[in-house]
Amino acid sequence: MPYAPEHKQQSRERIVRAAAELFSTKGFDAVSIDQVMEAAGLTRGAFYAHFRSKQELYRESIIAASRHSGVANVLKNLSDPAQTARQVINSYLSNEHLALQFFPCPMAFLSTDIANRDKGVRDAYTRVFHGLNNVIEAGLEPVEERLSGNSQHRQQRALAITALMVGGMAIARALTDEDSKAALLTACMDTALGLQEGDLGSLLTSLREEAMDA
Amino acid sequence: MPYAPEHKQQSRERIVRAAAELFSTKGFDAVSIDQVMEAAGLTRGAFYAHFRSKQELYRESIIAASRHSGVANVLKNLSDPAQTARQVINSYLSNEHLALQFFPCPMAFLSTDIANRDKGVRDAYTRVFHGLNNVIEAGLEPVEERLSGNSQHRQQRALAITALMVGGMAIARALTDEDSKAALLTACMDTALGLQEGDLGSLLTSLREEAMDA
DNA sequence: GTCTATAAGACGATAGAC
DNA sequence: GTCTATCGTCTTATAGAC
Repeated sequence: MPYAPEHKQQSRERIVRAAAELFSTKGFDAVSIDQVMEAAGLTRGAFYAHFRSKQELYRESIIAASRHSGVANVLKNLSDPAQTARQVINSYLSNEHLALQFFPCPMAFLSTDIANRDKGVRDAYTRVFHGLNNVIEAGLEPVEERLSGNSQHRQQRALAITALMVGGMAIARALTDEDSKAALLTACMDTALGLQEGDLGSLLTSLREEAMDA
Repeated sequence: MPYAPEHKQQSRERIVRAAAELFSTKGFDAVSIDQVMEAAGLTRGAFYAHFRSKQELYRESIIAASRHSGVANVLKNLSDPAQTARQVINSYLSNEHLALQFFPCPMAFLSTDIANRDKGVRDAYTRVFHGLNNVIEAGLEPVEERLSGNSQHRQQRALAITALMVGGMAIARALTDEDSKAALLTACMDTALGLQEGDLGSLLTSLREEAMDA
């Protein structure tokens, strides 16, 4: 028996890691099994001892990419939820993330790539989405209960922030105009941080009414 | 001379229209030249009498798709800029757009598909982006000059709204959970409309200060 | 200008040696 | 478990008839 029992799993992990890196930046179609296996230090033939199809690998890669991403790294440095959310927003919409060659967030880099694939792939994407959104929702600053503190508003704020992060980064990556990229990322970051702090439409309306009463 | 002089251009327009429709929903790689030409009522061989490459067609298709999209239709019904912007936000983040088989907005449906392509394609995408963003910016409700009326804030509001629309729709299309899709679209719509009305973080802060002074 | 035919290559997946 | 070799298919792009 020339192979140690854990050898196969090590190979598998190298394949998934290489795939996560390649798929995250290039997308599904632009990466061949050849390229993945070469990056993992193996040859094409060995692929099918680990996965039944390319899509099966893609599915696992999306989860793996999210675990290797900058968001995951922020979570490792334990701090209070609000501080964590601010850090996630800041690093997500940064120029560093925009230029990232290794393990950018698959949410922003693959969103439209996923829409037309099989349910397994889209389920994986959905899981990553909820993971990111939960971090944001847990880190919302509380606002005065009487104004907007109900849970529906919290959910809405979190979803809007997540969409701002993913949308801002996804668009910025496609633009050719450097000034527009920078302005877009800044605008999304400021707005997302404002929502995290609790600057809501309803809050504003309430304050307006207060001001008018006064 | 068996072909009328405008015959070639008519064929070309049919090709671009078919390509815009197919590319918008399926992306670049999933659509072959065969499919485009068949949809245009021609055969593969004729393609190269009109375009030098598939990417050249893609470039034109992005522009064409934006002209055929729902946003373009809203603009045709002339109304005041603010009302137009509200209509664009509402229809963009609707379930109808999510399910659209014909001419959805390429901004949301192709964003990650474009990031790794040649400059010509990305330039076309950048143009469409500015087109959409300009409609939003022109339709921002004015807010009191002393609070937040400077042009930088207007620009930021518009960019955030555009990112919310594109990001919300791009993510929603990839999700498998119907409830999450609906909640996401609603949250993005409400937040985008709030920004359009002028609910800004700085506005809030200013009002807070006013309230404290009073 | 459009057609059919085909070149030239890449890809996903399988078979069989070691 | 991993290798080399190969099958079958699909693709972009070109050549030449009409």
